[in-house]
Amino acid sequence: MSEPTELRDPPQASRRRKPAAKPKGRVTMTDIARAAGCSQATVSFVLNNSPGIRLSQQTRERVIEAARALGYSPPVFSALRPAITPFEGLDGVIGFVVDQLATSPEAVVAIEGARQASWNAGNVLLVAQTMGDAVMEPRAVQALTRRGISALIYMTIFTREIAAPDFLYSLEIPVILLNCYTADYAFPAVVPSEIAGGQSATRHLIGHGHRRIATITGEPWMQAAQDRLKGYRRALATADIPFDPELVVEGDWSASAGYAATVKLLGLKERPTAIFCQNDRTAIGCYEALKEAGLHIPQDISVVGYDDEEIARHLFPPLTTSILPHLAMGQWAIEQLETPPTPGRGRYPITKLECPLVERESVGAVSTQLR
Amino acid sequence: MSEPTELRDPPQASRRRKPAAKPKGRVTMTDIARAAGCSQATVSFVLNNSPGIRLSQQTRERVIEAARALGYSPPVFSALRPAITPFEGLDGVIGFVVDQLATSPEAVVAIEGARQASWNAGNVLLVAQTMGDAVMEPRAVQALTRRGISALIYMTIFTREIAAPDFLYSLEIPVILLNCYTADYAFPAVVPSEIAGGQSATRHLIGHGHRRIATITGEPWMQAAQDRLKGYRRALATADIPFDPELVVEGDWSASAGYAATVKLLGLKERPTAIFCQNDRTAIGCYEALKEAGLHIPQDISVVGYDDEEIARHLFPPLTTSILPHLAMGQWAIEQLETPPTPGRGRYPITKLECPLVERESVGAVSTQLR
DNA sequence: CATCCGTGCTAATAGGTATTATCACATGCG
DNA sequence: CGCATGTGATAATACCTATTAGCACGGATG
Repeated sequence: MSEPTELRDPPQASRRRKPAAKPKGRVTMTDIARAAGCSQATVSFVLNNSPGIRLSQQTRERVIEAARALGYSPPVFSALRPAITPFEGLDGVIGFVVDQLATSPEAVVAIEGARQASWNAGNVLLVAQTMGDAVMEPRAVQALTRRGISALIYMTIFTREIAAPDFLYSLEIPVILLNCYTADYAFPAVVPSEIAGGQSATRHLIGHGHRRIATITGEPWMQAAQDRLKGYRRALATADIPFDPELVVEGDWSASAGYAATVKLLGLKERPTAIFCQNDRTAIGCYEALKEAGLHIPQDISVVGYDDEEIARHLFPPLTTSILPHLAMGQWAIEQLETPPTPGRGRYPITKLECPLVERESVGAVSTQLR
Repeated sequence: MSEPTELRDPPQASRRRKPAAKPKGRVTMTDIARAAGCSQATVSFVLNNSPGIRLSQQTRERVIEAARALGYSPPVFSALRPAITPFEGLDGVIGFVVDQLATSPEAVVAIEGARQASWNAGNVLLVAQTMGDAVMEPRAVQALTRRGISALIYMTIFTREIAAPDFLYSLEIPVILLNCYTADYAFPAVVPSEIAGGQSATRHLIGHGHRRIATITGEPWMQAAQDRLKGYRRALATADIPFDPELVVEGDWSASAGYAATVKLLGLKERPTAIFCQNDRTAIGCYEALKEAGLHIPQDISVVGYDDEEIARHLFPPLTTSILPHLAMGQWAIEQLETPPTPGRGRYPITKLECPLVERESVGAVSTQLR
């Protein structure tokens, strides 16, 4: 039994195991054990909650403490694997993290876009919610990254600039931002072109002969509200129509605010001939107020909305509105992954996708009215 | 250098490596190597696509072939971990698989319910879609199970009996069926109580004095349509109202079918005083036809819907309808995971959750009409 | 006082994967 | 022919984690 050892001796001469400290990247159970002053086995027991093992609460806590402090994570072998391995069933999994899923349909639409785009390549999409919770968000992301995903799409339900959580920067996979962006342009990002959307909605009204066009805004601190208003002003300026502050009423995206704002607008000595409601809910309230005032849409007054919510097509008359391009945004995000294999993480411009106007029957020519 | 060896000798005496065949459950790289006629190292190189390693295409293929044949999957340490570990970031991850996410809001609502219930325990929900695709479904499920989830919720968008995919049976984690069930009752399952829902909707109309109550069904092959109709008949029977086949018109869940069916009902020599539309879309068409006929809701005729879609509250008048309990179903599913730790996979009864009626303004007393 | 446990942990080891240092073997070259 | 050289694998080993078999020790017991 001793001869075989000899056989391997010459190669062993060149071996130099563990030259000194081993500042390896990963934190191992042994590290935790050292920090907690116990054995690796104990660490294993604690972290796995192994049944039938009795440990003092004290020790458990010390281990967990140390594990947290050192940032232990269990080994995952596939973390860095490319999206498509030659191995069926190990295909790429793309993580999709969103703050809220249920509050509005946009998230689902974006996911659907991403799914469609992923489908061809055989990639699977895993969706996690963070609820904007500072505790749960890292957990949700870790639940994905630890399990080995090949890319991460990070979406917010409201369009806005975000301070990207630190962990986004330390991921070693491509990250795409959807409906949000960071100030440092560190990630590819895509958002709706709200300015262009507000502009084309307004231009649509101008094209129908309207000159006195009111708008009911959303909550002014929201990016979308600011941009849609900006687009409104831009369209007016382009058509050489002077901006009249009286025609801008602040709403809060709600139907009741839309109602109130419309009542206010109708009280003006010179009434608008068209109202650009900056979202569809506002338009619902607006419809209500107009009907109460005995005005007919679109004969007496025209209305456009924004967002193309399900209800827009069921209003009477069906509402002309702008489609949020979340489907396209989801597709775009996946396409980004397919084209360049993460080109040295430089600065990425923010991509904006158009909000196409869908014409229904709430806009009429101004001809029938006094011009 | 030789003394230390001595130090370890006594324990070594007790070593008996690989006593014989080791039919362990998992397929290891060594198994693949044996099958492919190469070394474990080569297998590792191939499966990891290690850069800087040159291997013949032939060998690569042989390895992949063998790996597929044996059903290799990379090691995952957390696969059997309990839902709640003491370790932040290692918390339980619950998989939620649904065939379709975007087509209707129910899936999102159920996910929301599951999320709420998971949240307290700090569990993360990962959602995957299958699109009912026989190829993608296993992949989607594997994307979850391979990565170590502590439970799986399997949902279908339509309530129905399913032939559970084989892989559901071979999972070693709890599986809950949501909005579907298997004939063998192998998994805990929860569905809406559509019969009770149809019954209480009808009873609601009866309670308002209606005796001549029509119903417009959904597509008759769907379980939900059959059950809602069953509930309708049961309510009539309970109130000793004879069932009149003339008052049952087949629809297909669509508004246009609702419109056509209503027209047909209005053509009856003895008109119904109330219509139970078996979903809200049908009710939309129904409203349309009634208004065209000059009838007022609820003065002249009452209408109830089903599903409580968003639009129901925006109709005029707002529609009385039944709420699908998907939120509760999602919560229920999670609660099942928390209570019994998989009690020996026996036969589970199908749990049915109530569809509560939400009363709005589309139902009136029959008093004003000829009785 | 010796014994006998339960308790709380650890040593040792089994069983996996990743990686490094070679190695056998054609193949071309002088 | 003798030798470098590139190619396609492998052996041996480094490093992980999980698990089994005890070990030390304090307190109850006889």
